[in-house]
Amino acid sequence: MRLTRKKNNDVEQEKPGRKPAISEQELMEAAVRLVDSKRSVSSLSLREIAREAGIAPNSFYRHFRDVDELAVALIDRAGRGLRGTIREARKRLESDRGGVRSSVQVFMEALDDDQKYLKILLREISIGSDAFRNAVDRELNYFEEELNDELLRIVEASGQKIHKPRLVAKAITRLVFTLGASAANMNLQQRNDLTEETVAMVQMIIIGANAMAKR
Amino acid sequence: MRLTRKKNNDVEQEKPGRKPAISEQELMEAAVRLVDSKRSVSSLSLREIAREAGIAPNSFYRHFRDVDELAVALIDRAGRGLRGTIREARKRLESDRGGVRSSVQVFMEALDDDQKYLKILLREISIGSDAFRNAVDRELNYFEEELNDELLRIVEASGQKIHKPRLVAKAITRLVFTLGASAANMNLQQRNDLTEETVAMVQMIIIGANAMAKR
DNA sequence: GCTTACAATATACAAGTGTATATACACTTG
DNA sequence: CAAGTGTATATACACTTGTATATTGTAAGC
Repeated sequence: MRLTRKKNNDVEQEKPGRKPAISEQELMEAAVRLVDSKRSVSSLSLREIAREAGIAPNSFYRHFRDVDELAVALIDRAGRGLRGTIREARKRLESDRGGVRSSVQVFMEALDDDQKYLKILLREISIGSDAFRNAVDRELNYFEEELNDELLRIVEASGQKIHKPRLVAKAITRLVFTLGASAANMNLQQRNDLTEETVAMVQMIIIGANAMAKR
Repeated sequence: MRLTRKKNNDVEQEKPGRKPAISEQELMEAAVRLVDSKRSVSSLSLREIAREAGIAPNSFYRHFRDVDELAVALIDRAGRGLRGTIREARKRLESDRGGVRSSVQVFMEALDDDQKYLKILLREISIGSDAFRNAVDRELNYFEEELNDELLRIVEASGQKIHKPRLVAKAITRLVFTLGASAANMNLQQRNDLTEETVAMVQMIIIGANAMAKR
């Protein structure tokens, strides 16, 4: 493959040959335009993207080897935007009171950013049809409810207190499922490590909720 | 559409017509066989599944309207298995010492279950090409590191302590991204609610990590 | 045993896909 | 200006896809 990615040196070597009619940037933007709530980047076809960008299908190859490579470039791009978001969130964290809240807000607001790269990055995490997503959600909720019941039971039995058990259940559920998803392709050693990490995280949440109840 | 889903009444009405050569069960199993680390259920084509199951493409319609409907059925099926897992995890949770650990273990071990439905459910949460997943992972790690630095800075400045800051950063990162992903399609009100929830969860983790450091 | 009802198949089609090949174009360099 | 070079396009091919239509096969009911 021969990517002709733009380097950031101002001195541009003048080369023979026709000037590119389109940049990688523009191709990526064309792809972004095609991504909506139903479609993921990786479900786009090379031809679709070329059509949207107004170039011939084969011209696509001048810029990316295939759609996956474009998708990766999109994520990199999203990352660049994300870094700005992080910087802002860090600033907010310093100003201590309500730091967490306004940091989280920065993140959520970034979803509406003009160039919706972050939104795309996140969408790739949970795609599929509506019906499909709903089915998954249903299972998560079921898990959450069970966990909530159990937390209440334990708390009552032990005479302890717990802050917002519903939220505790939700946090643990999301965490366990996300980490579980990444465990799917791991070997035994890695998975054991991850299990230990998960356990520690869950304990943090529970102990935290406990501490908050005592205030 | 006319699904002929099996109902669980033992009295089966004898009907005229040829006996089904294949069940929904078998079709689902064929789909499962085709799902590997690279492919998601919803990326399978109707013809592929029919081929794998050894039936004519059109026969697929006798069982499901389309691939998405089969995918949903798969998730439902995964949910049934998951309930068994939850029941087991709840039992472990009761036996107090090490309850969290062995509950999490139950969950992780369910990934290797013979019928790998849970694995499929989780895989749908994070699909895409290898390169793509790596790109997303890179961004998550970057976020995590930044957060870690910030935590250390704050802790040092305030003279407090914190338990396993690295893990705290990881937990918060995964949580914020997962919840952020689900925020992508929400209206303002819903998103504000979610933001509040996220803030509370993050605080639980931080306070928990703080409490654990004081022991 | 004939009709009826349903399941499964075969054939076919239009639409879309990725990409190989060949050719036209625009630009620099000698 | 001619040669050379990188870019873009047009055409074409083999393939896959979802599904419409028509046909065949099989079991039950009268």
